[in-house]
Amino acid sequence: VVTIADVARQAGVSIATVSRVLSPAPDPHPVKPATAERVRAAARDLRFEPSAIARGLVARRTGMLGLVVPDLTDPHYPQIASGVEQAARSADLSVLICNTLGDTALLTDYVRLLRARRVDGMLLSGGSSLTERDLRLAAASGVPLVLIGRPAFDARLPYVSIDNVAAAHAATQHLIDLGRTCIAHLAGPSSQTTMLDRARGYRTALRQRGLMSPVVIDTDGTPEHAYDVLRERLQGEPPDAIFAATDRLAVAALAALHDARVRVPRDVAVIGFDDIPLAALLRPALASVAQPAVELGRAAVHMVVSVAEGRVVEPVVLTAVPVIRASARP
Amino acid sequence: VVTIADVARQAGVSIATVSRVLSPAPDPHPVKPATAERVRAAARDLRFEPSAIARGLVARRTGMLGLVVPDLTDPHYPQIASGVEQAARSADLSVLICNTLGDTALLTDYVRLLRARRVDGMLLSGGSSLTERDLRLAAASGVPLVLIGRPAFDARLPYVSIDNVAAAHAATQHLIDLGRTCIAHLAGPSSQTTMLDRARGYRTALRQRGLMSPVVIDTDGTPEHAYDVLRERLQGEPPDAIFAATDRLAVAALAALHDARVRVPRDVAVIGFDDIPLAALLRPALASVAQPAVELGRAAVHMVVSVAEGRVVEPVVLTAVPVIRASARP
DNA sequence: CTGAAAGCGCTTACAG
DNA sequence: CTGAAAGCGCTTACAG
Repeated sequence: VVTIADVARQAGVSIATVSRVLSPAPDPHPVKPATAERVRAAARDLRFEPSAIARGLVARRTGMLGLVVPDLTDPHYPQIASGVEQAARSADLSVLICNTLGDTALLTDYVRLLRARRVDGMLLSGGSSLTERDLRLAAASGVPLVLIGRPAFDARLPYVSIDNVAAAHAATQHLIDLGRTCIAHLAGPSSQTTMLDRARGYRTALRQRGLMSPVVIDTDGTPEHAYDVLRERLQGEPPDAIFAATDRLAVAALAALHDARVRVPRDVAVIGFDDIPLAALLRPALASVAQPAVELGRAAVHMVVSVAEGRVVEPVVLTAVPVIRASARP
Repeated sequence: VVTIADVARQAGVSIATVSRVLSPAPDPHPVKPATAERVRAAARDLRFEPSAIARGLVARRTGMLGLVVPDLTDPHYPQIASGVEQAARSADLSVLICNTLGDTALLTDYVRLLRARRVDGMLLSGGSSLTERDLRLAAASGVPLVLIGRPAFDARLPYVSIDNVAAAHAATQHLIDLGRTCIAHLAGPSSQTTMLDRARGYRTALRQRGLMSPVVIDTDGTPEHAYDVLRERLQGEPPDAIFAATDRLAVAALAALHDARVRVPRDVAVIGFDDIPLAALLRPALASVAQPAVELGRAAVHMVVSVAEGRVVEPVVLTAVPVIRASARP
């Protein structure tokens, strides 16, 4: 590959001059226009592309961010990743993707890796399923860290999240407003704060109403498990509404209800969470709480950049709103 | 951050010795065990992590791969990304993700970026929607390049793909075997070879049968458009089977059929392509052609590494098989 | 077995 | 305005 020395030679100048012409320094160093033009011509000629890694070495910043996701095939994370990627691009940052597959050992490896690669920051999504030890380890790496989704512990880590309690409350409230009297919550694993928050919002909404007692159906978060649990449950008296903690669970619920010959929304209204791209295409179309994925990504990127610059940042909490579709209409 | 010099100082040796102890050279340089131990202790003490970027500078390889995807929120690409990431990790490579959103200008930017970052290779997925010019541009960057999915042109670029023609043929054949006599193809945009290949497999299967004439329903690839087109179509006499070029189109088809009060699979059998994670959870469960995403990723990574090492590689074509579920059962 | 030195490809004071 | 030189953090011949 062609280096700055090649360009310097061809333009008949020193490498310092080449650097000055080609590098957009904040305080632009004066260069004679004619010289600059010669340099630019040579660079163009040689198809010279300055090495970002050599630059990174001297600048002590790489312009790279590490994004840790548990599972890219869970439709929620591509939404996040998409938002992060978009925000990163407009901030001239690149995103290194790390798929932990829920494996703590992999997380450890990735944290080490990102540290070795000297990324400017680390974005940890799905962090609510991690143990406190995992989070401490990630934080102890010294790499600027921002969590996407509320942390499980008060680890004093900056995070960006939606208000899961409020959003779950709103979703449940909608079912109440529909006149439903037995509203169940299809819950995700209680090891995740996100899921606990959603369950809490659900409970709070019911309590304020004072009429019905909460019916929480626990799952491990996978649609398969949710389907089985729900099928079992539907042997008895079904609820007349279900608030699912994620759309994956909601889709499983729609399947279970369908297979049990229970009609949605007539017999049971259903609302999910995440508003995955396919939600609107399901039949009945799935009502769901939409997370502002792009906003989350943007906020996370800005925050981690701030942290990297040594500033103290406050957590950011965005609001998520229910999108009502056929599955939760009168 | 702590550097090799810090470790050397603390261990009372030169940085060369530290490097020899800590760097897994293929031809291990002899170091006195006691010295090595001192170095290791110092490194541990200081929590030293060698800079991958400094290493990269001297090794002239970064251990990074660029993965270009058109759209992460299309469920197909996370499957690919997942496979690539997994394969990359076992090869000790990191993946830089680039989301082009179907924008050629962004592609150009990303190619430049990946070149500047001196990635060891570039994986281009969704390339069948690119113009010949786009591909040439990417190839001309000089970065080792492998396409995921068959290229639109004979650009002599290595690629890994499934056999779309054969897979589409198999899917169509299944519908024929079901005894369906009017099988339509819900096609993706003809600007993508992938889509053309699937249409071709469909046509071939019908032709071999000799009975029915092909019915191709064109779409721009988005489920929204597919839904509209199909609703329109369903005003008239519906086909009795639909082979959709992607699962997103198939999901749109299920919705359109549902809304037109056409029953699946009784009146119309449906089979899609990609086997997205949610396919099995739809009702009726969506039959679909499953792509070996992990294998595709693995093959792509191995190939691009070979290319980077200067070897000539042959294209790899994997087979994809239909997974039959309720939507395409008798 | 160990170290001094050159070099990977850049940027940026420091002189001129 | 331009260049020689130091330095970013490593690895690796080259001497000893």
